Amino acid sequence: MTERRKVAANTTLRDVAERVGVSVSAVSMALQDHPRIGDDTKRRIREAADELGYVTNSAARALRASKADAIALIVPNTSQHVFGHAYFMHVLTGVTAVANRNDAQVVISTSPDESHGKVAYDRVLRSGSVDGAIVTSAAVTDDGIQRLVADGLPVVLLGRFPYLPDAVSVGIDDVRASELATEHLIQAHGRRALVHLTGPLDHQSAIDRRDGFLAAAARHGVGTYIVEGDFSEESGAAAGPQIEALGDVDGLVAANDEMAFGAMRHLLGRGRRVPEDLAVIGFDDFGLSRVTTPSISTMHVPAERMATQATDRLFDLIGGARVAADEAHTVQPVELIARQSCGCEPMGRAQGGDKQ
Amino acid sequence: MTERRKVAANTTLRDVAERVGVSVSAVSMALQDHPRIGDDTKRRIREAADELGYVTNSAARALRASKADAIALIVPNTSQHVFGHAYFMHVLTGVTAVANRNDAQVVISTSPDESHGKVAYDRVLRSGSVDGAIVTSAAVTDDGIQRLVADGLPVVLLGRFPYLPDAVSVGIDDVRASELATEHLIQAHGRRALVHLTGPLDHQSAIDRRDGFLAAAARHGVGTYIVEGDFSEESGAAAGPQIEALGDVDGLVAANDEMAFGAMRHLLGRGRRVPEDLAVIGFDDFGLSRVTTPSISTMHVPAERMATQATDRLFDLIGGARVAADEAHTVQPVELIARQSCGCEPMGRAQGGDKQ
DNA sequence: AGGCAGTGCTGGAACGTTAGAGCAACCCCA
DNA sequence: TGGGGTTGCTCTAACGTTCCAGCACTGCCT
Repeated sequence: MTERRKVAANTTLRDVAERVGVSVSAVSMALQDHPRIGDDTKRRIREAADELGYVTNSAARALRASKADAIALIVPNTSQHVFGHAYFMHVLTGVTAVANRNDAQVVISTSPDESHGKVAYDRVLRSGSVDGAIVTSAAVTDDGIQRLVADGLPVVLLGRFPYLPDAVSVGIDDVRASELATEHLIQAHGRRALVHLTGPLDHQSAIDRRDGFLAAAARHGVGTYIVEGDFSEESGAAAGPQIEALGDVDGLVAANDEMAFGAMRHLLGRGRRVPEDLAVIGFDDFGLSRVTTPSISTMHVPAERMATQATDRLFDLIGGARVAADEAHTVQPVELIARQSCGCEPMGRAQGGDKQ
Repeated sequence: MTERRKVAANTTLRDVAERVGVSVSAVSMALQDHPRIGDDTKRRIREAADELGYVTNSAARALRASKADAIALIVPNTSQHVFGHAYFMHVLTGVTAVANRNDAQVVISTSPDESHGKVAYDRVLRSGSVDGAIVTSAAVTDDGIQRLVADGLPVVLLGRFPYLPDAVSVGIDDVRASELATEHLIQAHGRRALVHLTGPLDHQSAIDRRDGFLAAAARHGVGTYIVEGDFSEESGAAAGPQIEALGDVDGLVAANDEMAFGAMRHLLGRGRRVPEDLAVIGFDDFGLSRVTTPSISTMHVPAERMATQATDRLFDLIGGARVAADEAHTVQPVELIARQSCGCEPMGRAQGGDKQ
């Protein structure tokens, strides 16, 4: 009568069993729809469970079945940097969608600091609180992941990790994508002197995008300059004066949209015209590039689809699937989104009607 | 010798105990730095644990201690809608920061669909896989939360929930903030005929922002129009023609930045000048409003700080703190960010130098 | 009549951890 | 010399679940 006064001690299998008058095992089996339990008993058990508001204690289940029904989304970098990036939102959307479909929880695992970071995801995975992990934005030099993979834990990487050939990964071909962006400025817009604004060069994607730029420029015999940035809008703005100093450049290939925006905003403020004086193309298409004026042409990175596929593969791994060596790495296609900053789309009033 | 061949069966307390030659309990106590274990034994145990790569099995610990060392971040709406919003990123940043500080994991809990949603967070909380929850963006009509709160489970709400007076919540004063925005257009810019673009009116914040707009307008005797939107950029664009038809309006107060942007982009495309013909002010300041041209004046909502405080309060609750009735609700201050769309900041080139 | 295959349940052990009770051994002071 | 306190461990019983082995009972075939 005076039940659930404060923090209603959770109802367990035993409570249900007593109510129905069967054993605990019978209740457990009934709730799993085991064939060896009679239909009538099952019905009575399910009714009682509903009435008492029974919910399986996930810790006990995890302990017994050594299955947590949860996956981790691991972000080794500091949360400031990555969450600030719209990339993460797309990834999270993809991961949760697939996790939901598999009735699994998603645990977000960030490392407070770089040094403690190594041990952070190590602990999560080995503590048995998750069945596997998606690892995103890992620093190039991280060896902890290698160990996890070598120990046979289900791990899928998001991005390209040439130094981890055995790990399952889902990424894009950054080199080829950067070539396409560069060639677009050269071939579609006739630009002959290009500057590339790089990301931090300890990130594989930054390296690859630079290499793609250089390869395409070399192939077509156009002039090249390199300015180093760090993927932030500020670093793009900071690169502005350096680009101004390069009198003859007529095209900018930025390693992401934020830097493109930072540089563009600076140069527009100094009276340079985009795209007339300087054609600009960015990279990522995570939202920013669509809403600026001029809108920024870019290489669309299908982050959500990458996350979806990575998570699908993770559940395959958890399910016990073995991956052939030549199937370890999946590459998603990228797409050139031509907007105003390269000159493909006219400036001015007519942009109201475009659809997604 | 042939250890850890495949999925190295995780090392347990027992493995460490056998290695050192003590009992399992001794190892458990040593790792918790219990005073009744000798210093030398502790040292030997810790060394062995390190060597064997021992990590506490969190399921077993959770089962035994009925403490999961994890909190849930619950997003009842469909993931599409909410993750698409930069709001969530700020919230996640705040929540993970505090969770890290408390050595707790963060579980993201989204409901695949609206109907199934109710049971979703109910299950998460009652299954014992988390110690408490932050609930964000809950629909106004949700009664499941009421039950959780009534059952004494640690729950903190993000936003204002006037129909849940007992629940602990952290929010802003949307009415007052909307009044401030509206008064800014009236007093600082002399606007006399205002249109308000609302959010979905089953959300408390949308209701409050509309009410604040109406109150301020009435107080200053300016004309008002209401156009209903749903917080999306598309609904802002769709409201564009309706606003055009309202010939005499000279100010737009949008319930968020995305709608302000949608409407503004449409109207700019039709030859209307912002801010000259129409002063625009938005709401949120989650990123978009800073990067558009013209940049959008807005009410800054300190989402990350709200999340930080909510999570702090959650851990207080988990720690057993009782909350006095008059301390249940915390209100964070909002701030007017005056940019170009209302006329405060000049248009054109000079915006390169602004800092965060 | 005996065996034998189902059917429908019960009993009990195990998962890895924690914590309270218990117990030797020691030291100190009366 | 013996009682009382401290130190440093061990033993054991949980926590709630799952699952295998067992067991009684029915029905059927030979």
